[in-house]
This record gives sequence, structure tokens and C-alpha cells, in this order.
Amino acid sequence: MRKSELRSDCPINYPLEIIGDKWSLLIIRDIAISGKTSYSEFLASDEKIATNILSNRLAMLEENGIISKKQDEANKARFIYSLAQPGLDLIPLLIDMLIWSNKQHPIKTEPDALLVKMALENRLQLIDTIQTHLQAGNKKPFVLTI
Amino acid sequence: MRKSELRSDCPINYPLEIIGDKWSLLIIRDIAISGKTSYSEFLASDEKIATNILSNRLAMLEENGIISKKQDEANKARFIYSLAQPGLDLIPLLIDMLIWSNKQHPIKTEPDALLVKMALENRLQLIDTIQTHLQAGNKKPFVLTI
DNA sequence: CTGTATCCTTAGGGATACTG
DNA sequence: CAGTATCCCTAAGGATACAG
Repeated sequence: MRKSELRSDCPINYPLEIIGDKWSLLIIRDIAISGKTSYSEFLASDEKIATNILSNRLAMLEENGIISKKQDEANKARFIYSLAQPGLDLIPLLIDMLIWSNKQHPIKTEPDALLVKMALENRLQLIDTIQTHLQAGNKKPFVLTI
Repeated sequence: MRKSELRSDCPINYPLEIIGDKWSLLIIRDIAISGKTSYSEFLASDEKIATNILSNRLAMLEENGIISKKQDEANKARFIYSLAQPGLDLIPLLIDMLIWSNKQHPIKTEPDALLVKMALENRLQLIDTIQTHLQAGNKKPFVLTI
């Protein structure tokens, strides 16, 4: 995305142009909250993303520095996706979306309800805990480790 | 948007389906931060939204209860758009986007730089101040009243 | 001023087959 | 497992004209 292609240089518009499509934030959610790391795991999510779209979005997110892609040392045919710093910095946004959704339609099913509870009690601490969890390279979803 | 049409009932997916297009959040920004209230003001924004798209998004946002539309008492040919409660509840999201953008490319131009400064100093207070400002029906953009 | 209506183009996306 | 490559369709969007 070159700057000349942006509709404007408004800082609210900017993230919309980078991750403002209907799929990117779901991939980021999968990594950040669901603990997913691989193509096949993203493919298995409820929203049923198509293979070509997933492929395209992973490439775009990597190109924009939101995620990182590394070969799995144990299994060379496998790739591991993780959040780069700008991706980790999107976690506050995910949490606020969760809080907003909960206000519109209160969430009662686990593990999301637990996440909402933690977010409402101490948003900053939750964000920090998730970021630390991810940076440590844990494989289980954060919410299952509590 | 009927629930049966949603790709999933994930609370992160929900806002993406309601306001996750490339234009809705810009209209909400115009109302919340730029102090705009009318069709022609939205039309004049930097991103150059088309008339049919603007018309469509205003109707959709109203239908989903995000914004309210009222006839101007002083000028009957004019309509005034404002944020309903779910729209006001999106302000934390806007602030997070601002903070994220600033981290990617530090903002140096006013009035956005001032807004970032306030957000970093006390996010909750800024959100509350903007919401109160809007609910009071002030016509000047919040940031110009400081 | 606040929209509709229309025409047309393009980007996004679903389905499926195929490959290293 | 992790993708590419097609094919095809639809929704999104730009441009412009017109209307109350």
C-alpha cells in the first residue's frame, strides 16, 4: 500500500485501508485469541474463509508487517504465523470490539464471556497479559491457560 | 442484518459485519471527531465518498441503530445526523485506531496530534469528554473547543 | 440541500481443481 | 500441509444525471 494510493492521510482512515476488509481482523483474532498459528487452522474457523482469500490476506498482512511467517523447524512443510509488533498493537482494538459486541448483545458463552469479564475489570492488564503470552510463544490459546 | 446472515456469532466478527466496510467508520469519525452533522458535510470529507454510497451507509447505520436522523427545526429541508448510544460506544474504537496509526507513523499535524496526546495521557477521560460533548449537542468539533 | 436512479467497472469472494 | 490457479458471480463502488 503506497501512501499515494490512500484515500486520505487521516489516521482513522489509515487502519481501514490496511486491515479494514472483512477478513484480516479475523485472522488476527485467530492468532491473538484462539492461539492459531497455521494455514489449516485459519481455514477451519467458523466464518469459512476461502483458500484464495486466506492466501491473499496472509501475504498482505505479512507485506504490511502485521504478521510474521516462519518455517516450522520440526516440520519443514509447515509454516508458523505470528503477530509482529504492529499486529500485537491491534489487540486493544480486538478487546474494544469484544466490549462493544457485549454491550449490544451480552455474551454468555465461554470462553468469550470470561474474556469480556477480564476486559471490563482491567482492560490494560488483559491486553498486557495476552501480548506477553503471545511473545512467549505459547501454543495454547491464552484464555485456556487461566 | 439478520442473525442468520452472520458468518458466525463470534463477538469479534459481529462489528465487522455491521460497521466493517470501508466507509461506515469514516462517517462515524466525521460525526464524533470532526463535528459534522449533515449529508453535504460528509460528502465534503477528504476520502470523497460517492453520493449513492453515502446515502446507502447512512440508511444502514440508522437501520442498525448506530446513528439517529432528525429534521432540522430551523431549516426543514435539512437533516441532522447524530450518534445513538451504540454509535457513541464506538468512540473507544476510534481512539484506539488513532493510537495505532500514531504508533505506525507518528502524527505531527494538528488537530490530530493534540488528540493523540490526550488519548495517551488519559484515554478514558478523553472518551468521556467527547461523549459528553456530543450528547450536549455542541456544533463545533470537540477538539476545537479545548 | 438531500437525496434517488442509473449505468458501468472493478474488486471481493465462493467453488473447485490441482500442485509441490 | 500449504498453498496456486481458475472460473464465475455478486457486491461494492465510481460517475453522472436527475428530483423533491
